[in-house]
Amino acid sequence: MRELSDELAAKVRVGAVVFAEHGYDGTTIEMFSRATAIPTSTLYYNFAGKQEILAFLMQDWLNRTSRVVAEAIESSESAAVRLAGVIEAQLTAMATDPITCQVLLAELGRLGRLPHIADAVQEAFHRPVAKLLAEGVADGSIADVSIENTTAVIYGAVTLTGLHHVVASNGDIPAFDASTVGADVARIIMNGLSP
Amino acid sequence: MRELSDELAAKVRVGAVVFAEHGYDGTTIEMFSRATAIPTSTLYYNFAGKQEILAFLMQDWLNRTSRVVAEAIESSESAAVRLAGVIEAQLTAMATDPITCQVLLAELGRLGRLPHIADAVQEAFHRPVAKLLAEGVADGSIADVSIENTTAVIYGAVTLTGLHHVVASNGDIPAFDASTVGADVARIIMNGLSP
Amino acid sequence: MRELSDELAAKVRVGAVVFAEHGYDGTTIEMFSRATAIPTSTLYYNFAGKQEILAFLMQDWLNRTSRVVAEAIESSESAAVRLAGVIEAQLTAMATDPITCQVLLAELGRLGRLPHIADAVQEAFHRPVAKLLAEGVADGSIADVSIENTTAVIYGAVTLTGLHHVVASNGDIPAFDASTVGADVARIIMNGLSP
Amino acid sequence: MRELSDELAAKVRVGAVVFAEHGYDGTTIEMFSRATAIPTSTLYYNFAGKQEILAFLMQDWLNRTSRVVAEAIESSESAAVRLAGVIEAQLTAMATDPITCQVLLAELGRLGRLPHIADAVQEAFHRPVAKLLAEGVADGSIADVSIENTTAVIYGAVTLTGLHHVVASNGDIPAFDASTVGADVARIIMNGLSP
DNA sequence: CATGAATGAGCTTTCATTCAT
DNA sequence: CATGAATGAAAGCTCATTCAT
Repeated sequence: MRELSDELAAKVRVGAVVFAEHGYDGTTIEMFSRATAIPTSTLYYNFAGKQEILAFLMQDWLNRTSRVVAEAIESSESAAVRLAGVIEAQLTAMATDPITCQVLLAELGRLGRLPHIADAVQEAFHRPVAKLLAEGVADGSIADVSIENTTAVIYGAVTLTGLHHVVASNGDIPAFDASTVGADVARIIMNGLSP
Repeated sequence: MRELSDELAAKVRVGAVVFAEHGYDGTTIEMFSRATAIPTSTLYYNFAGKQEILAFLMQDWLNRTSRVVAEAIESSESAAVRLAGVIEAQLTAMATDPITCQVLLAELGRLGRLPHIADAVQEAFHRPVAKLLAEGVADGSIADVSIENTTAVIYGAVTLTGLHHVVASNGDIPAFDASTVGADVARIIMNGLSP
Repeated sequence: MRELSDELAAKVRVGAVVFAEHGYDGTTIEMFSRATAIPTSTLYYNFAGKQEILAFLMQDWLNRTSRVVAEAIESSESAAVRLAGVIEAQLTAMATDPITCQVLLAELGRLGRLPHIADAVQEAFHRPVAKLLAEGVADGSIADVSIENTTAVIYGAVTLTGLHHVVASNGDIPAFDASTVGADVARIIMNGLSP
Repeated sequence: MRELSDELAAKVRVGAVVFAEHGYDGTTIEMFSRATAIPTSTLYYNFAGKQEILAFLMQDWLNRTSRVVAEAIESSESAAVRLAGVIEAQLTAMATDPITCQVLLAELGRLGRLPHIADAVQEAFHRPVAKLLAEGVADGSIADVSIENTTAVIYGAVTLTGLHHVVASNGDIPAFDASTVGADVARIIMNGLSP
């Protein structure tokens, strides 16, 4: 993959919506070409293939998300408080770029097979949470739980709640109010449903 | 779609693994035909198209799941206790037929567009939970929360934790111990992570 | 081809309209089966194949037409007068069963390769005219012309004029008034367009 | 349909013979591809489908025919004389490109449903004749006849006589002597068969 | 550097026909 | 006899990708 000019990168990003609407396999290069006004051959001049276009779009978003999440993790608060921050940061990233995150979740199976994407997902979603859980157990702000299951629970809770709101939104950006939803999710995760 | 003979239905069910391994679009009818030993033309005689084969497989599993979940919901326990039962029932269904549930989650985007499948998903996953949440608020066993977000949180927590274990398992059946995992998930959902 | 029961023959004749609407290749056995309420396997029990069904329909009509034309030829009038009668008889056959004649003309290429159909067409259209032309030259009622070209001219004039009216008619039976049209055609053929 | 390069157009024209030999439905794209040495995908890159290939071939011939016929109509002779010229021009077009005209007549049913082809047929065959008939009635060189039936009669006489000779010829080009046949047809049309 | 034109490899789907019951 | 169920053999069409200009 060549280094993209800013202009081209911007045009390519417009194409995410095509993947969102038709799915990866349902999207033809020709469709993508029409939607972005980039000739197919120019796409192939800049990307190694269709999959790499998708990967670029996802990497792009995951990197941004990782950065925001990393910030949220770096305060001096208790791990529990920072976990709530991470959850909100992840939801904010989803609300801000709903199309890309929708594609990401729809194509997780395929993308998970690309090591650098799988890694970026870990970096943005799993590792920060796992790290905080360990720290929380240490600083006493979080109960002693199975890190494996808890990470999965939080990942599922955050992403599917986010996705639910993304799908419900009608193309608005941000797709939903991340602080409200984030607070709800964090409250359930931290306090549970018991009265 | 024609009424399938039991023999044919059994053969078709074998094909789920092909969808699991290659994804819907990556699966060719020819592949499916080879894996099930059903000639492609016989498949087309019985199903309206490739999509309908997938739909049959999913419907089949969702109906079974719904039934089990419906049982779990019908005790005289408090809503909170029954919610834990529902979670475990859903995870049991996943552990018991890991292949189908993997396909279902991978193709949710596509399947969600088929009304009868979308409905079956609602019936197996969302409605029972939403019902219990409402009852729990009424009987005082569950805190007063946003039904919408909470349903999404539980759906995400259950399915992605289940999926995590399904993917990790190596084709074993059951793919994981649903009662242990279910207990973990239910504990987090009910009590949260606070110590 | 088995001897058809009258009931079956009647049902089969109903199917001509399917060939008329979709053409031979565009008509599937399944379509024909639905239109006639004869199961496909019963069709194959009675006919050697799709082509034979078409052939039956055409033969059926051509035989009827031949008989009528043969009658028209057998008077004691001059050849010229009898030629006009033949033309009208042919047009009457077309007007009376417009659907079948439409199919016949549309599929002439294919049907011409079946010897018994080619022969039946000769019998109904070409031979009577050629015979009258020869007799007309002999009895002095017709000018001395090239039999080959004249037969072709009359065949074309009659069938395409008939077809024109058949297509224009909207399923009425008779599709057009054969005596008026026949008189017009015969007048041109006999007297030409010179004033 | 894309604008064809001259080279490609020439190659495509070679394929007409395949349609002539097997009929439209009997011709597979694969066959056509082999006969023309154009890969099927290149055919689909340039044409929207099989039907459009046929349409191109026919349009091509009809336009040439129209031009020649239009010339024949534009003299200062009487309408009757010009009518004979039109008939000969049409037969010349048939004799010169017997393959295409054979396909055209064999597939008239199908082609008649494509408006631009139906129109081109009108332009090459019907309208010039109808125009001359009207003028002939006006200038006194033609008897007062039904334009509708007479047009159909002439159309049938010309095309089926031409087709008769085309089929009889064995691939010679020209397929027959248009001036002799044309004279015969025109004589019958103008003077009739009365002695 | 960018692109219009071209294509190899395949895929879903169709359908005439068969045959056990 | 009549037929529901099954299938072998193909066909039309698509699409990611390449490359000469």
